[in-house]
Amino acid sequence: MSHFGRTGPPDITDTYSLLILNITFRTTADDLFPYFDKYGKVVDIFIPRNRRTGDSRGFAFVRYKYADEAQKAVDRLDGKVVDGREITVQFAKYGPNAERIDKGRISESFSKSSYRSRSRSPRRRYRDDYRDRDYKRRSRSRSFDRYDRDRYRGRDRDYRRRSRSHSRSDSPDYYRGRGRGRYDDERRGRSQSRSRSMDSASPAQRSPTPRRSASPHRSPSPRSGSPDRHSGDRRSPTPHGVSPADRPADSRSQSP
DNA sequence: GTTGAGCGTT
Repeated sequence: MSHFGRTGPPDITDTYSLLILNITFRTTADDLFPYFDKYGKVVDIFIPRNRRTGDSRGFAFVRYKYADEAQKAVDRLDGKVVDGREITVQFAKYGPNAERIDKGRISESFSKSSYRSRSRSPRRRYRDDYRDRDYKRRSRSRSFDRYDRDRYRGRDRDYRRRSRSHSRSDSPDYYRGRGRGRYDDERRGRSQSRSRSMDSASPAQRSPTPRRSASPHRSPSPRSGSPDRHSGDRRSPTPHGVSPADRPADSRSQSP
């Protein structure tokens, strides 16, 4: 059974869900199966992962058919070292639909009747949130920090370069309005007012006002040394290119 | 290649 959770929720009726925390990011359902299967009838194992990257989020759900077996698994596997990490096994407090469940027991009654029992507790679902609290207290500039290391992490520098040569298809704006699921909904909702100021400031720095300078901080200045010579020769960095003709974009205001 | 509080998909 290697397709746990891939075919969707099988039969969640009268099953007992266990929440497995602290598992490694590479632990799969197959890895957990032998551990939990030893203590009872495992109906299904599901490991939520990031839809964009497909990475494990660090926890899993194991559904047992009987409560006593689930309880035993909690007692026996809680604190067990799996894949080199101590896992935490406990009964799930919420159901697949985020409804509150009792002792990890899932039944149709709970899925329909007690559904509205919750929705009052906006729990966090993403690591962005837990990190957010850390970055929140130190500075409010986390608005962009979060994007840098959470959404793009180290790849942001890539999309920046590529977006120039390729097209807007690689720009973050494209993703935000295209292939974004409900995950980004919540984060986008609260940054709505803030994102506006960011959107108008970010592109304003790179696109308009090109007359400022080509690269003020880079300043090739090849005269000091001669590292660019071999590459500069073929590029013919002749000063004649500095003429106004080089900047047609300045036609709107080249001499204020 | 990294990370580490928490509650889930066809």
